[in-house]
Amino acid sequence: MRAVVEPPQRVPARTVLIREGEPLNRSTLLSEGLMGRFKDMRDGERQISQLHISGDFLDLHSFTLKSIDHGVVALTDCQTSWASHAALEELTAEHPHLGRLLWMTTNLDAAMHRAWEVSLGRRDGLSRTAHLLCELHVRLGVVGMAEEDGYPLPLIQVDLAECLGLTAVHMNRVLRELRERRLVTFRSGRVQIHDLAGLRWAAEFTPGYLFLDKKPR
Amino acid sequence: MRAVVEPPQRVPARTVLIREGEPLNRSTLLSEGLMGRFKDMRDGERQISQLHISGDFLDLHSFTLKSIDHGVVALTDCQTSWASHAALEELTAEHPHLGRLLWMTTNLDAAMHRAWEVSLGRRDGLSRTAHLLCELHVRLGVVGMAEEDGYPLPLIQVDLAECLGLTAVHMNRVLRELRERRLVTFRSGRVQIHDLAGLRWAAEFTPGYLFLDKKPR
DNA sequence: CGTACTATTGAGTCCGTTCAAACGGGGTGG
DNA sequence: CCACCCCGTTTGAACGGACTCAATAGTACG
Repeated sequence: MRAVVEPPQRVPARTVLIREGEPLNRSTLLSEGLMGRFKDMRDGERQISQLHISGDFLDLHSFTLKSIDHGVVALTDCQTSWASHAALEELTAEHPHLGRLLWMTTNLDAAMHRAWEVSLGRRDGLSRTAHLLCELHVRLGVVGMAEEDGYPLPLIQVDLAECLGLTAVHMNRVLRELRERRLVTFRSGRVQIHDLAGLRWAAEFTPGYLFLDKKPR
Repeated sequence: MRAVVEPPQRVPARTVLIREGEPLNRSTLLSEGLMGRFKDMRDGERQISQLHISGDFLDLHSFTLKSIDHGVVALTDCQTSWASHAALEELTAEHPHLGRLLWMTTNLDAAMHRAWEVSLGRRDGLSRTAHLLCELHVRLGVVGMAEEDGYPLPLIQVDLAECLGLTAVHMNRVLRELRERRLVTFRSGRVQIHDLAGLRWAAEFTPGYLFLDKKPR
């Protein structure tokens, strides 16, 4: 893999890295920071459909689709490297197993999308927020960026609201309730988990959809 | 492809074909009927995260993930055939281009998931319903199962509600309003489009995410 | 020390839910 | 052939979660 990846580049927070509809002949690997895939609505509202953390391929699906149906924005200062589709094509031709591994990571993306759909469709604000915080706890844990009782999360409440299909105002009230119920506190860029079992119960969270046993690390 | 696919089988309506967590060593192709991927909640509510139509691979992602994080249910009488993962592995090894094509179809699934997330997160019931009906219009059109002004859709209102994160009661009211606004009528298993442009406007629908120019048909 | 975000809180409104009941059509058994 | 029943649809009324609008605190930074 290393052979096909170009040197890393810095991306300042709040930069839109990729715009909707843009044709792409390369895929980008996120090595540091948080990014989000989003779509903006007519009325100015934004829905983030996925959060990416260190180690994620941002737009590997463009390897087969050659363009992208949504924007990608850096939510914090980030570091990225890219690999051209041509290089990936060579690489996967030579190492079919690696190709399936990359394919798998895009399938993991889809699994997370499905979990978010369930949240957005059937959970209320509290449970939905709890679910996202549980997911990030596990995902960041896999890459050594979370402890048992919490993790850094340098986002603002608006970012979370845009992930969760809520308004910023309501996001604030939900976070207050999670705090008051002594489940979890999100404050100054950190998630502090008070009661992991309780949080997971409230979220109806089961990590099966993250396929942890198969995560290539 | 034909060489690796086993003979078709009938699946009666309302059968759960695959249960959550089930290990899989084969993938299923849907040749007739409508199926849905779903997750059931503690309280008995169900969220359908994707609808599948004729020609879709139901669980191609299990080729790389080897199990499945959600159930699959037949919403109508269906016909399916399956291909073992071993056979697919051989096939894609021999024809790398075909492998990328299959990879692409899973990426299309993810793109549809993202579009649904946007709907569930940021559109109200009316617009969300309109969006689903637009999506199906296009997708069924690609396989020759829709006309300009409508298409058969043998679902009940509860099914739509489960796709859209609504209750059956509210689904009914939304459908009434779509009818009264002379946008679209869903009745006795058929979607009749009165005003396609108006419907798409209400849904804020753009078919870009379906990558029609790349659809392998 | 101002300026611009970000977070927080209150009051009123609305979309969607819950609970409940009635309606309609198609199948089935007497 | 009709009575009945089941399933799906439709409608009403009351409730509640989330939104809108608006104002006030913090907080970071130049």
